[in-house]
Amino acid sequence: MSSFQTSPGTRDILPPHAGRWRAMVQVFADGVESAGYQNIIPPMFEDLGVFQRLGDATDVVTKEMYDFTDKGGRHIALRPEHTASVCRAFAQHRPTPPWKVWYSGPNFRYERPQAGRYRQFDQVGIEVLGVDDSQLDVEVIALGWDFYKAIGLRNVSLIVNSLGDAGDRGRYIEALGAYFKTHGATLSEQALATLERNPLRVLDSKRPQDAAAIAGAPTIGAFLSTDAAAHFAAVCAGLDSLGIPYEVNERLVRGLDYYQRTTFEFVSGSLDSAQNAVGGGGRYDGLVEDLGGPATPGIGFALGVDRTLLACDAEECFTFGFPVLDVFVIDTTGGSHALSITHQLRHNGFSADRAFEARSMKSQMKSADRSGAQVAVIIGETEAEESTCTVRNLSTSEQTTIPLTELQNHLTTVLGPRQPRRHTP
RNA sequence: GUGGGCGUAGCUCAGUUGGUUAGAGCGCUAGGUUGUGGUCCUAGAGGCCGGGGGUUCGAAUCCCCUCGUUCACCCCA
Repeated sequence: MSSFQTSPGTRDILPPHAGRWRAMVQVFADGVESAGYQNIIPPMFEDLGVFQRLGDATDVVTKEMYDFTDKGGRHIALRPEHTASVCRAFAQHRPTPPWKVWYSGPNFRYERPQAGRYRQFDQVGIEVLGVDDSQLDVEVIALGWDFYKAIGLRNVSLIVNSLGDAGDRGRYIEALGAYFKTHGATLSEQALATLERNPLRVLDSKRPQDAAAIAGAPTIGAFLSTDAAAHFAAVCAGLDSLGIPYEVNERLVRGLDYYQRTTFEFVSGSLDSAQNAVGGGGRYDGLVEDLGGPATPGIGFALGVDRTLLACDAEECFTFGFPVLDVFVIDTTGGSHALSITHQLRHNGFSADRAFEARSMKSQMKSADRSGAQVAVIIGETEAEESTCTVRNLSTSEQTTIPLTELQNHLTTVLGPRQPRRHTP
């Protein structure tokens, strides 16, 4: 047992898992960049105030913020999500709308760790600022949907809802509060406490005790303004036209208070745990203004990388092979030949590795086997004296001895051509 | 923040009503094979039995505290 280990809710992503992780982010990046989104890398911490705009009735703000005072006396918080930072960046730099960006990186929330829930967790996501068109809502949802398809997940369902405009939302919350106050007798203590802070959130309760009261609660649909209802209908029609299956759930409220109009969530049916939402998002038309920018509509989503990988484990998809190495160089004469040959091979575009510490032939062969290399290049006493090398195919065990000067050509024949490595893009 | 489960080798786990020097499999290293991997055989390395305190002649084992971990509530990705 070592003296130090990772802090609660954090972990090391070790190889080979980290390679799979990076591959998943790459699939996401390829998908959204082909739709015109460009990468943004906001800082991992900001002034606490940036995140307080997420709503003071959200737990993310009131009890999960990873905040501290820095040496300059600033009240700083590690970001709990990316959306607020992206909106702050928009308000600060005023890029020309529409601004379509994507991101990937860690977020921090001080919570008790649980299945699929960490204090440092990674998300990938997109945000679009400056466009009010319902067709954009469809595009955004479709890009999330396509990502899950691209990595091979089959058991993901899409849930959509509309929370209406700010006014609709306010009237609905009022009606909801009034309803729960008259039906409060059956509600749990926790739900009653939630009711005080934000009646919407009561709909999220998973306690069986609350189910009856929630089932009878008024739904948002009747409170939508004509505009909001038309917007939502257009979004649903757009999804239909693209053949993306979805389910309208008027109980879907989501946790951040800034959402208006379209909201959606991707739920994995393959995750047994309580945390089965692998992604979610929606419109947040007032957020940029709250952060001191011009009134700007916005929409986006964030997908949990950790949870998505858990879902992939459950569905046995997006597995990965060992990284394949072209050549493993074995040198039983002390290692200097391995040093120069691997150097040369790498410069010519072959991937190559070797063993160190002058191990035995047998030991080096084992390392070659474990490395996944396709061929072993062997330099023993005989080869060293004759300036030759033995090339062994590690899957067929066939081997031939050739002059060292022929090595590049031989490998090109056996493995195919490689591009010499360049140092500039 | 609240509640339940679990902490023994790098990993997965045995360890009887408390009883001598704490085990297995996998992995790792070396040898069997004086230049050749994936199978097989042999050997070796590797443990403050999470930490602290207590009960006892004696604790991995029983009790208390603590830390970690895990699941759930809460909430969320």
